[in-house]
Amino acid sequence: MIKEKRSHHCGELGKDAAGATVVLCGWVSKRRDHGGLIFVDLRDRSGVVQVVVDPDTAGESFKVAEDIRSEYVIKVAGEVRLRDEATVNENIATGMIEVIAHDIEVLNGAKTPPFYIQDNIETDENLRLKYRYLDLRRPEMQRNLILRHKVTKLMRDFLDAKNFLEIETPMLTKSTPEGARDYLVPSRVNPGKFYALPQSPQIFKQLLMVAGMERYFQIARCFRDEDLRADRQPEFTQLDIEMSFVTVEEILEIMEGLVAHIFKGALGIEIEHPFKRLTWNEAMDRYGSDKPDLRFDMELVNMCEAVKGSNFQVFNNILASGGIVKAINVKGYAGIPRKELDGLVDFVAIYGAKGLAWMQIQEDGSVKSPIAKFFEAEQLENILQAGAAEPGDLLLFIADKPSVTAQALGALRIEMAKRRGLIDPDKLAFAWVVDFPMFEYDEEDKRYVAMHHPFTAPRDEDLPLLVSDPGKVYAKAYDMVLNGTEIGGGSIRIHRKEVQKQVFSAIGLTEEQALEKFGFMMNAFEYGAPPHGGIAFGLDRLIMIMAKRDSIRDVIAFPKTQSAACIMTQAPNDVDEKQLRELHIKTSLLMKKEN
RNA sequence: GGCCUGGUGGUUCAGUUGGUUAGAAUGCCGCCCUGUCACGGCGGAGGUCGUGGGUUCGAGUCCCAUCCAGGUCGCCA
Repeated sequence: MIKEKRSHHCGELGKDAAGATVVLCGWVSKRRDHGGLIFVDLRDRSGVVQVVVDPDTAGESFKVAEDIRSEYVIKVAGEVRLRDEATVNENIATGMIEVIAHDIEVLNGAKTPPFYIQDNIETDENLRLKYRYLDLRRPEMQRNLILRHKVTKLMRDFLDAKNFLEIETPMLTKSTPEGARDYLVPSRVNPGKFYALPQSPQIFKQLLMVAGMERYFQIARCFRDEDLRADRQPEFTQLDIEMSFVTVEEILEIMEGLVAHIFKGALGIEIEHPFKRLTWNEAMDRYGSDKPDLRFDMELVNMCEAVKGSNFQVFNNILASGGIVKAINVKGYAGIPRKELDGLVDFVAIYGAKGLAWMQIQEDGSVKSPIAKFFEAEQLENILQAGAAEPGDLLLFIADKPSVTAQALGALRIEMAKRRGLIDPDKLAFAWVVDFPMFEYDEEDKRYVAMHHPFTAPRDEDLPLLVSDPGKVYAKAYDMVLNGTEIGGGSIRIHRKEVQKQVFSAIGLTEEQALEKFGFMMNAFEYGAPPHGGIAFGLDRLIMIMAKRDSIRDVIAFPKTQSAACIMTQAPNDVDEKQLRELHIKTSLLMKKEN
């Protein structure tokens, strides 16, 4: 047994440690047994160091080293030695030194792990999640969680320095089925009643403003019972912020400072700000998205004028029925294979586009296109000019109702940029999208719904329209966008009861319903609610981008699968009937069993 | 809920128009090896082909159903 305490971490040993006596603890990353000499790569959170086990110096411990295997937990006492020039390993940070073992103690054995504990493994994610504690032992996963820690620390430091208070809000709260589905929690002491887990601390943070806290933040867990995606988990974390007596400008400015502070502190990257600002209308018009990826151009071009009056009935009919024709210019890709073009038709169909038209501009300037014959020479010229198309370019057209055109062509823009290698993975393109519409019309429910949430303040100049024409009202809402991902969103909130009532009414809530759901909030507005506004950042998404990962699962310690399950713990699971009885719950599955 | 991709030794994959004993790499186990760091050499073990049906003389391969994982559309105030 080694009596001395752990003295160093593996990865921190450098040249200056040469000659030092050290005690290390960690996991066996690799053992190379040469018969009379054994090398052990010892790994802890800080990194890896080579331990040399020589019978001359290790004595009895040589036998111990012969039996250790991958992922055994061991303690090593020994001496740090500079390596001979010939045996330096350039590939690891501690490669210029090694530890000559004097004593080795096995703290715990380990079964052979189901996958390699190293970076860049190609293993089924199912398996990684089942053995998440092993997956998290891999250096890249440790780096991701360390980065996450650093970022939240930087957030706290920055906000603390700006006089924000970190305040916790309840996890057991009130269900307000507007927006996403709630996770419900049955109440044992209130039979038949349920709490909801918060979709966000929205209402509480506003009440904290009424309470005079002035500046609040929280790194808050949020829950939404909706289908999952690569960037969506049923529980996720947001940096939630709210401030009193602020304008949109002030909020955007402080948040730019926050983001710059984080990138500088965690990655050493200087972020230029203020960020580019686009109105929602502009973003939709130029990029077909409210979260445009500005790392490349390929903007959407409105072709309505240029194609007007042609013999192409498809375009004419769409224009006549209120639709629009737009195009993107994929520079230098006139040579696209026919098969790929056909594939693009299927691609845009996913977004509801009924078709895709194209023009390949040949090197001699002529246009190769199935629809070219419907246009006069002059019209063709106008189209090419509108699209700034030169020989070698490819124009892709979508004609549909405005929403479908934007969505399909916006998605196509990103897809073509990926295929053409136009996206610089090292670039960070920040932007604000501002002036969102207040409402969007829900065709299914035949009513307006809040685009952001119903506590968002309308622009002052649009207040008169709130009752008469809600569809034309714009909001004091803003999203922070990074590389085509919405990483944060917020708004100035309503702080007057009358305006709040009008918004509830616009989204079809009766006065009774509004009172029942949000009465406590409207009451609060009557007791001196200050003007306020705020924002929430999706922490997982932000870290994902900073860590250059494609899925937020890689920056969450214990994420859930696409079916919202935890493979490791087997949650969600069946519960005892006794538990259900105590909660006054009878499931339909249980009732089936009884019948 | 829809569409797409995948599921074959521990792991990553290959597997022909359906046809002998389902292969490879790596890992694992044993023996040998004192300067390796993807150590090397020799030998060995290891497979309900996701699950359940069906077609067939015969199914990893074809059909149906179903489960799991991933991507995506809808959904996500």
